[in-house]
Amino acid sequence: MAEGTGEGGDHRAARPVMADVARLAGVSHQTVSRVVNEHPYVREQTREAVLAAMAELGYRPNLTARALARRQSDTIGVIAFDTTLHGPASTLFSLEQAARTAGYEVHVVTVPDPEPQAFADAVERLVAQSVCGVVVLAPQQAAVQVMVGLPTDLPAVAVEGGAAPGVPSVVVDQVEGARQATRHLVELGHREVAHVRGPQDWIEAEARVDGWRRALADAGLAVRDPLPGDWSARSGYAAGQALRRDHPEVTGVFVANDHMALGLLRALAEAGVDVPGQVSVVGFDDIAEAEYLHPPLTTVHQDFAEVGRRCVDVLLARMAGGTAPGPVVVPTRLVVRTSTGPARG
Amino acid sequence: MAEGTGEGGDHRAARPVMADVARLAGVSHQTVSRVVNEHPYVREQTREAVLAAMAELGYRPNLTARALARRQSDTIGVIAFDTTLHGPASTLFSLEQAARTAGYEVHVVTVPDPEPQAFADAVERLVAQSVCGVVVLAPQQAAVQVMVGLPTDLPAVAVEGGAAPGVPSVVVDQVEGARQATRHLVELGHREVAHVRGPQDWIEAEARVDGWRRALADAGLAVRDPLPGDWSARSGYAAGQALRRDHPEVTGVFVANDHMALGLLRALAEAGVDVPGQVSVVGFDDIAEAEYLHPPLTTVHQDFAEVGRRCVDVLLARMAGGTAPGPVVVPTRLVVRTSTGPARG
DNA sequence: GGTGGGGCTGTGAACGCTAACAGTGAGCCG
DNA sequence: CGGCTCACTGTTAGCGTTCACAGCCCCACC
Repeated sequence: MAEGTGEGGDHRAARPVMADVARLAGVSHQTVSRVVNEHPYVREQTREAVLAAMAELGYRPNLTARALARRQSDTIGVIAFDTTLHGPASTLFSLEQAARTAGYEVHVVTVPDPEPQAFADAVERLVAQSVCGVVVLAPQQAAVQVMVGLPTDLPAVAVEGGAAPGVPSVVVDQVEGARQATRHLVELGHREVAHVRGPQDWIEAEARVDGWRRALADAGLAVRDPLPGDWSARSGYAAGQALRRDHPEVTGVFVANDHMALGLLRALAEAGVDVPGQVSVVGFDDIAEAEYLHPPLTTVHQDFAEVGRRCVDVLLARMAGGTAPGPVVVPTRLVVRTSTGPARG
Repeated sequence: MAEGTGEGGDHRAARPVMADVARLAGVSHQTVSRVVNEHPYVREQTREAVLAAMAELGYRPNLTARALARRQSDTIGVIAFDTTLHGPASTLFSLEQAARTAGYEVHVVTVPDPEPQAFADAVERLVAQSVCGVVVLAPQQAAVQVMVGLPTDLPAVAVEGGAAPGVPSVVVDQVEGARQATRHLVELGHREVAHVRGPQDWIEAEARVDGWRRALADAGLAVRDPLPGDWSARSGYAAGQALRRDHPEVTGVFVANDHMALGLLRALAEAGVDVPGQVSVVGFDDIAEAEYLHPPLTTVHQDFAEVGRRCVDVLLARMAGGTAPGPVVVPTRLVVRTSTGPARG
């Protein structure tokens, strides 16, 4: 009876649903569901009939209906701040790929201002979408408060930010990276090593300051106040000018990211300062352009692709009921190019 | 019979649903729905009672259920290629903000390889999510084929790519931008103007080649073969070396993006070529760092934020049933800095 | 040859919402 | 004063899945 009825209209532009497949295969919709979800207890012969029917109709399950019935979608929510920045953009990119490979969709919500309220709204929106987990890709202090306020039954993972109690995290080892960079300068003989830091409420900026301080302390060197910066080349340029004007004794600079280093390099060049002859410069990030700056920039490489992948790993483990392991730490790697050289004297 | 049963447990950690609000407010769930959706024909007094009940329970509508009932979610799907690149990242960022302001969520699917099949899969996944519209943010030729194969009832808009028949598009005026850049060089007296192009199958790369050609033709100058590039600083560096080696007569170079220009600048510096003294260089994109390159780069500014916003505008108009207007063209703006100067002679 | 238990399948009822339709009063007109 | 409209509200039936619960059949077992 399946042949003539039902589709009588002949104008089937609409997507076929489970019931259509069931009718064609001569089984119940539930059996189709079982085949789709790879439940055991489906006879091989039946399975093939259903598969054939699905193929013939071009059936694709309606994920919305599935999400409603399951009360959960196979979607990972991501709360991010500025996805234009190198780190977040790269992380997000690899995270999305890893998530898809694991069978999940990714839903990104960007937060224009790093205010707790804005983050809370973002969480609400993701929850309303029935996401099965959340990745908070917001590197500010403000984001940490949100993590603790997260629904406890919602698996979450913090990235590139501070770890909230009970929330697993994936981070690049900022402190160690900053130490590597600073130690490199110290080992080249630099005694006056300045730092151009990132914005105040960024956790990573703080960690890099910390690593720089520790490396100097380890070497018994004086720690000066870091110069302010906001990640932009412009602020690095300003820092470079300030450095020449106010701290001519400095021969080594650890800059908290490559873009600022780029600006600083420019300011030094304008001031007629030779790099690395008079001043050595180390950056952080290892952006693709670092190798082609003037001079090629010594910097600390961050493996954002790895961060994105580990994120998904951790979240999936959490969703499977695993307890939060200690923070997953992705190591950094110092890439020595020619913006650093031995201190004169 | 509804009062005693059901919630007896007292342990309501679960999210309240429409029926809970209805019960508390003493109305039917449908009235709650009307209030949520701002239908007319709800008495002000009733409205307030419902609103109060919603606030008390902390009710938030389940978007999945809504999507299922409406057979459409308030979600815009975005198919993108490499969201790490400056253009796509910036566009995506502003697009997301604009979409949220308009009450829409954004669902991004990145496509690792620019193959038609991969694009088609991405479309399938978005359709399975019942997205209400699709933005194709893929600048390759391969993406165009996908546009034509899109379900006709699914509003779509192409960005930064080629326009498929019937699909509205938002584009930056690449040809005009390239002309501005090239004309600028010509007006400075350069007669031998080279071009470092972007990858072969990128529509924008082709358009920039085109603009460069036209400007040269307009000026009655010879058109040489463009040098190959892949957007990366590395390829720009290689192009710079090739230029010195094979085309020493060239005094003006229009490079298809700023990152390649950065590499090219580096190659010229290494070869002892003064910019702009001996060679003038113009880039494209106006990345934040352009102003701080060595020397500050003359380039063509693209307003990606505007592109993202217009995208949402066009898609919303399309969803409202509007016909596709001609392509929305966002103008470029030449930003003259110091990497360009008068030709000697 | 009843009985029990797997393998396999079907039936209803959710999931939380919207759409369509059917009321219900009040006000107005002829 | 019957009937009409208009403002407002409730009832019912989906949307396309999954879940819980039966069933059925067949084979092994006593």
